[in-house]
Amino acid sequence: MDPCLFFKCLADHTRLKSLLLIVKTDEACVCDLMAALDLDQAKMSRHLAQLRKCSILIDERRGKWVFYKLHPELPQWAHDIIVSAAKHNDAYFNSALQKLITSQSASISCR
Amino acid sequence: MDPCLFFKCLADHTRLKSLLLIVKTDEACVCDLMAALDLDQAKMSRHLAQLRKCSILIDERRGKWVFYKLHPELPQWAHDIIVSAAKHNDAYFNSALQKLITSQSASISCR
DNA sequence: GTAATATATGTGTAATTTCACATATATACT
DNA sequence: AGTATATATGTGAAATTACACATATATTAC
Repeated sequence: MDPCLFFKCLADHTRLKSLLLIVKTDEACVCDLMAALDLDQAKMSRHLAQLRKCSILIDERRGKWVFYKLHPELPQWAHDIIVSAAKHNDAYFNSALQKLITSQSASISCR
Repeated sequence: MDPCLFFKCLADHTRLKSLLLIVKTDEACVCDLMAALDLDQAKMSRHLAQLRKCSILIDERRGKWVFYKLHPELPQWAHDIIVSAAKHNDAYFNSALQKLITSQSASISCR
């Protein structure tokens, strides 16, 4: 994992927030992330694809839905950085996190 | 400190390596960094200016030279991320670090 | 098979970032 | 004051990245 490439992946609001949301909730499907971040489908998918190509996330299809979670072989240092960023930047993504949790539990968007 | 802005600063080879070098050596002057990273003066100065504007580094002039070090009020989480990146990516910047140490101690470039 | 839903990607354009070269500023030395 | 050294920045061009819209694919339901 090239560290510069890794940081490039975190250097965008959509990707960074997606990562922080996913690390907080373990996994999330595309439609719930779209709802939480208020993004159109193509934009959401494009950024998730980039994180997947860089081996930061893995995807797993379950029926119609695709769920993303942290790559199990993400280097520890990279994992720790994402966790630490999530832990200390609550205000940055808390409102999106609330929307995500609501969406996930209340079956608003996809389930 | 906006986390996305912070990661943007790390998302470039010149800036990332400069930060890793500075965190390893406490401080460095522009000319030693130029030598270590084999960069022209304008490019080096431009990237350091960006890190300064984002309050990741501070500069201190001593005579003809300007030394850069980590900003003393850098948030702890941000500081830890830089330290951790330095600790676990030796191969990424070790050759530059050797050049920097040589340059700093052997007075090759500026002193 | 057809329709509907969820997700991915091709492609041209717009926005952003980086670079190169020139020039400016600050300090030291004589 | 004049010159040399170290660093910073203005500016236009080149490269990269993000976006929007259209279209493609996968799965499910009928």
